[in-house]
Amino acid sequence: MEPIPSEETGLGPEAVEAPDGEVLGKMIRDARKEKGLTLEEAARAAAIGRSTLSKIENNQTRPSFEIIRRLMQTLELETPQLFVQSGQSGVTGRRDFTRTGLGEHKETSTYDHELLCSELTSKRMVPYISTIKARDVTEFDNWVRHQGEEFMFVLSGELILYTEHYRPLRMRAGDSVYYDSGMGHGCVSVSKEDARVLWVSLEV
Amino acid sequence: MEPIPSEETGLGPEAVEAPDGEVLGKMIRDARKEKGLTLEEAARAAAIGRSTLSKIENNQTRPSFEIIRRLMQTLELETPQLFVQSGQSGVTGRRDFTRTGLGEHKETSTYDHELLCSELTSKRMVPYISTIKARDVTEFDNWVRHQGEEFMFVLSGELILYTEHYRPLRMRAGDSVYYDSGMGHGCVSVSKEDARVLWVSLEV
DNA sequence: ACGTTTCGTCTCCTATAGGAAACTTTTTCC
DNA sequence: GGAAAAAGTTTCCTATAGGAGACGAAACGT
Repeated sequence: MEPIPSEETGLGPEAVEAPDGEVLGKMIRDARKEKGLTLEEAARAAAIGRSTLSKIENNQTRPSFEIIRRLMQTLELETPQLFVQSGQSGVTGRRDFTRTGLGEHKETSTYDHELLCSELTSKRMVPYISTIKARDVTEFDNWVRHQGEEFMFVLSGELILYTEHYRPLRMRAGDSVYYDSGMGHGCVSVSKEDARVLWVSLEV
Repeated sequence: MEPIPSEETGLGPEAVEAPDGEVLGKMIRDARKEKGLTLEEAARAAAIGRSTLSKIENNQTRPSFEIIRRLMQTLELETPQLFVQSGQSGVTGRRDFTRTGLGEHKETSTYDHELLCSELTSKRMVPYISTIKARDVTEFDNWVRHQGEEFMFVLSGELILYTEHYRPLRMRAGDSVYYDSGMGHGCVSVSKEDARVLWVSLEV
């Protein structure tokens, strides 16, 4: 635990991005150990050579994306886990007392995510606010899915939450849902304005 | 818990996983176009060769993870966008899909808690809204403390969050904090009105 | 139409990723 | 403790990733 340098900021910048070689290697090794696999077993499962895996874990190579992809599948390391990592600033210690507004901001065509904390490695939950852009489309073709649980709270606007196993749910400011995020889900704003949603996500 | 009758979606199952080369290339090209960048510009920004980028987009190579990583940053293609892609089904899992408003209500002299889900056994996180009553007292003597992590988001009002290891933090609507709830903590409303706070708590 | 520029592809070469197997280290079991 | 087995590392070689620049193809202006 570490004191807040200043009420304002004090917390270094940090991005949600893919890890560099060193971090990547550690993560993969950890994930493999976690599953109790040997190099041999893991490599075989991922259809790669065990020497390759060794090198990756020890950061002695610059693996191809494809190789990493296979490892991710094998080790069930998925997106958030693998990619939600502090990028720069050797932020070592845990800093579990962070204030909002420092988070990364990233945008897709439909969503606009703002992370509500500055460092994720020491945290088990991931809080963020999404702005769901108002669209005409009510079409839906791209489920979001990630192992774990998720809590969602509508801050403003009005939207429809589509899920794989339940009927669409219309939600307004103040409404909330809790669901298994392994189930496909996704939102569409149905008001003129964009909808703002607070999510807290928990990896399995 | 209100199990909502499932409805046929007709949409294929899909998992969160890294895209294969072909999809990857398309995504990258789309992202680049989206930003209105030429190969030259994008490649330079990502510090890679433009021929390399061309090959990646056309799936004529098996790029290294590092290269993809740089492109992700440059094109602001991050996790969700890049990795949410079709794959196999992850059928399993609980279907805890509950809507708010069913929760219980409990009141103390300072707080007034409303649980945001109706059933807790199948959930690892506990979401609830607290109304923190406006008081004159700014004094603080008994910390709240419970093993785990906690996320807090101020919905309205203004308050001061006292913690054992950090200096008091003044918070307004829209502010949030994430902290180790094993550390003593507690809130005091400092506005005339009551403050409303959304908490998501995770037991260890 | 013709040069000129600008964007994307292709060619070529070098550095290196990835795998097989040799080698080393660690663990297990007498 | 020592032999055998298992886990991990390093070596070595080949296929190829990645970049520089050549080439091609549109999109300008004159």
